Amino acid sequence: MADVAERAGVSTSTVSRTLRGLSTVSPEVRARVEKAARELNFAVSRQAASLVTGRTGTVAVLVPTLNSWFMGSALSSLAPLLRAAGMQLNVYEIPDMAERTSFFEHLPARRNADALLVFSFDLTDEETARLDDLGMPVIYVSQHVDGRPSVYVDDVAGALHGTRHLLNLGHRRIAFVQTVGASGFSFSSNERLLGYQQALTEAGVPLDAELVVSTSVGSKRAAAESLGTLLSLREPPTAIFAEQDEVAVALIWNLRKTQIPVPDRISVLGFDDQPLADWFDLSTVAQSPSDMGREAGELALKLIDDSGTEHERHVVLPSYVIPRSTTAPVAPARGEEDREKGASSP
Amino acid sequence: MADVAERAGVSTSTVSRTLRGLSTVSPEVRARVEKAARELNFAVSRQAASLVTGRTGTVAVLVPTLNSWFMGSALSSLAPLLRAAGMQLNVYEIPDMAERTSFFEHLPARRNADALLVFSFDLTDEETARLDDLGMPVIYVSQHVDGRPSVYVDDVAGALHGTRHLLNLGHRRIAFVQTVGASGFSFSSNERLLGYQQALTEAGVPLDAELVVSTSVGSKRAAAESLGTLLSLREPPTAIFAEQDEVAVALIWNLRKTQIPVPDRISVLGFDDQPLADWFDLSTVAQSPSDMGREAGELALKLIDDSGTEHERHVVLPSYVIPRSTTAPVAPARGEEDREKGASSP
DNA sequence: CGTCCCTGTGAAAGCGCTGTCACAACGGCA
DNA sequence: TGCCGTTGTGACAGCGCTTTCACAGGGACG
Repeated sequence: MADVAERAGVSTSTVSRTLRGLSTVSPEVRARVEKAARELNFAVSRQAASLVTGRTGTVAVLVPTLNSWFMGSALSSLAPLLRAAGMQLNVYEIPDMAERTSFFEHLPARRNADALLVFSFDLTDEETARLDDLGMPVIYVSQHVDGRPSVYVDDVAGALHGTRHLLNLGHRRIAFVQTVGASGFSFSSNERLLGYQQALTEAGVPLDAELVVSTSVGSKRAAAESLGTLLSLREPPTAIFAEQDEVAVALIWNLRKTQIPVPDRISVLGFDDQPLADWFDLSTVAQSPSDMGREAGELALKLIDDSGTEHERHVVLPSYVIPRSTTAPVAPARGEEDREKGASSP
Repeated sequence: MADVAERAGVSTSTVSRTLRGLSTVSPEVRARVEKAARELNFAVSRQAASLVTGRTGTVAVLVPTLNSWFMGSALSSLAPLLRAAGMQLNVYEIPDMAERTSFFEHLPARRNADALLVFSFDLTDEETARLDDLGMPVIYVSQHVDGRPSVYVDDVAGALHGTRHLLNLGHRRIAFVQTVGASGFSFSSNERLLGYQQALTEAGVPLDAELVVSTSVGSKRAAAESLGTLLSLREPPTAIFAEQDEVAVALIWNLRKTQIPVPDRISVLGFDDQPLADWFDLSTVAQSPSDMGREAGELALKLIDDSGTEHERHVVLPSYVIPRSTTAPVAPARGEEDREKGASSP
């Protein structure tokens, strides 16, 4: 910066003022400084600037993975927004428990960012507490924490509506396939199960624990097992609500292989509306991670700007049922046909 | 840091030494300092540290998008590697040309990172030149630039092998479907076309410009148009090599809709081996972006460590043909049957 | 015509660290 | 016993900026 000052024949104070766009610089001097800066290829060192201002010009995000449709979409809308605000984006990917412990022990984000966005983690109370005295705004994304700024989709309502859709099609035996082991996402998982149960209860359909099974994501084999469990019940389901599109597609894949027609025999409903759903023409409950990323980014910028006032804002995003070709009105089950026959011939 | 020093009853110098793990600190003092630091929840400010050391402890990556299988995989292997090395990851997502120009004008990464990884861009000479005098190591990933460190998959060889696979199955009319408009990736695009052409040439099959068509990615409709062009040629292809799995799947989707059996009537080969390929049991040429991310990260760390020596390393990663169910030996075309018939009945 | 205020600029302090240098303490060796 | 090398620690300068404060130079106003 001293070089620029010399070249422009001014003091470093003036260079600093010019480069930050302060108005107290005369047009001619401004022009000279800008010219000099351009010629010298000069860029302000954020390190040095933040040392004195106390602001780092950086937003940190804590994510369980970068390799998913969900995180990709969210970050893809978050990043340009931050860039437009002159902020840098710092990514901490914490895939496993070991790294996670280490992260919360050292909190490397402390003092190295102006705000932290925590995506999709199931934080312990202790972890939340540690984030609290981090000395910077923390925003919880895709999860809600009481008393802290949060941005999330209403998973309960989403699952409620999805289940209602199936109920409205006449289904009564509706299975719910949970996903386990997707580290960082079990928050949504519980909420979705809750919505499913609420819908059944409000419709007067008794909950049947047998109809709720777990599977691990990304495995056709695991899906086959879950499917087998459901298909070998005394009273198998006529519809399956999968907590994630990927699982729904795996179920459909296995059903087709078994020649069980979807949706004629069994309806399948997913949750997420990721691209895969479109490829398989899957009925699903849509959420928009890119909206979430944008909302989270805007909230972060807001909190950074007026860190004085107490923001305790919760942004709740909607979800929508997208009916496609994998859900259909319930077909009379074989069992029922039998019973009818039996009843009409005494 | 002054607080920690006071609490531990030592000077800030000693605290600094302790926290950086230098050996010249006695065990007892070390313990005292670490305890104090823990109690005060202290984390060193990278800003201040980098101001004096000149190293930022940050690696910047320039990516065209964050919302793709490719970038997700690559960053997912890059991020933990950097974290393990105590480095932060700074992401610049440059989706469009406007942002790109702005990025290269201001080069915000200058002095704010120790190395820059440039993913999948088709840089102009001027842009490359600007990166050159950035004052930090620049590594080109998923592209190769002469004289600069690069990490990339051998797309030419991949396409060559893929095309050979089709040739070996007896296909002679092999179409190539290019992808346009995927900003930041046309580098691979050209290389893949080249490999396709090489394979045909080496097999003595004449190149036919009609068999090379373009489509835009992510659109079933666009794929349908390309397909239509190929199916309405005087001599339509018996195999289609798509530059990307996503396009290949879109082609298959349209072919199935049209009741043209794959691979019985037309073989389809993709490139990438992304998860979608597995879902559709698509034959494809596999590449590993996660390997690429890892290699790029390791190279970056190496270059940061010994910035003195001139590294001009190129890391070339392999690709493999993965035959699945969408490629099969060529079936006698209707045209040939006719001709045979015609030839045998003069 | 003198005073006051406003505008634009420079000098200098200091942000939180690191790294050099000096120095105290101690043990080994002559 | 005196000297020297070794080890551990503290004082302090300075990294590249921002920001306060002081101040010069003009107009406006009484």
